[in-house]
Amino acid sequence: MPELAEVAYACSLWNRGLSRQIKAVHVSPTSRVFRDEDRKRFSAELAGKTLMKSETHGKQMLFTFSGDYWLGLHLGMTGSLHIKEKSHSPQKHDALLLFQAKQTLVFQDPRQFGRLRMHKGKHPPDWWTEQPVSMLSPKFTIEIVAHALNRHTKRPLKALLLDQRYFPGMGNWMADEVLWRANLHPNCRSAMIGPKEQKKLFSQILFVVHGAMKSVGTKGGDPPKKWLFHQRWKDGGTCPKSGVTLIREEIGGRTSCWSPDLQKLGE
DNA sequence: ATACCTGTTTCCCG
DNA sequence: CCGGGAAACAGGTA
Repeated sequence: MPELAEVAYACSLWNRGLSRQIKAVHVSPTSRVFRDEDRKRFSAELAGKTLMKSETHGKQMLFTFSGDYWLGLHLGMTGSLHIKEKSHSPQKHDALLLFQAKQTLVFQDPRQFGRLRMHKGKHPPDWWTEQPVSMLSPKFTIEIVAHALNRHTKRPLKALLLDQRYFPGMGNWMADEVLWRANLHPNCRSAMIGPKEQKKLFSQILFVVHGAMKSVGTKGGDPPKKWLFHQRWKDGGTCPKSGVTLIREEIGGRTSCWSPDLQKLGE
């Protein structure tokens, strides 16, 4: 269930393994999550190291190990992290198992859209340090939103919000939640947006991102009750504000959900 | 059996 | 070279 806040929560699940040594490593011989990496590196280089630190940036995770080793992890669509007993035996979709003295850190991913990377060096890898400004950072300003809008005037807002170069960590449900709160139609183009809507879009991004972190990000589970989140998956879901039946349709390549009376497409 | 899916990458088009 | 959109990736679930 991987968007910004869910990724943060998933990452924290491995924190029980912090300051503990990796006794042994199991690597799936077939899972696609290793992509172009040499999967032998993961077992050869992580065995014997200690997990020192975990952090997230958008949907990306970085785990720091002793000896200047770094593990990058992306959950893709169906990836998840778990803690299992120390004698956990590899299951069908287990991509990476890190065995510790008292427990096993598990990364599983049935659809294998996730991704693992290894890095060795004194400093974090480029693919980590060169990420766009986090939406949780004070440096994430309305100028970033304005820049994205100005640069992609013909893209539906929904597709733009999902662009990780500007909004790292934004996923399908968060984008719908933001647009619903900003009263903007997902198929609206940025060319049609004035400064007032821009401001609204920016402030609702902050609201949703921080609200999601406070709920989902720290406790897991679902966002607050009145959020669109709880209505957007089912046919016949209703708008939490107005009560009308929500519309679901593919926009920007993804199923989108919006309230037809609150989010109008201006002519 | 069919359709659908909280994501990214690649390919193709204008 | 670009911006934008569709397809591909793969398997579980309803």
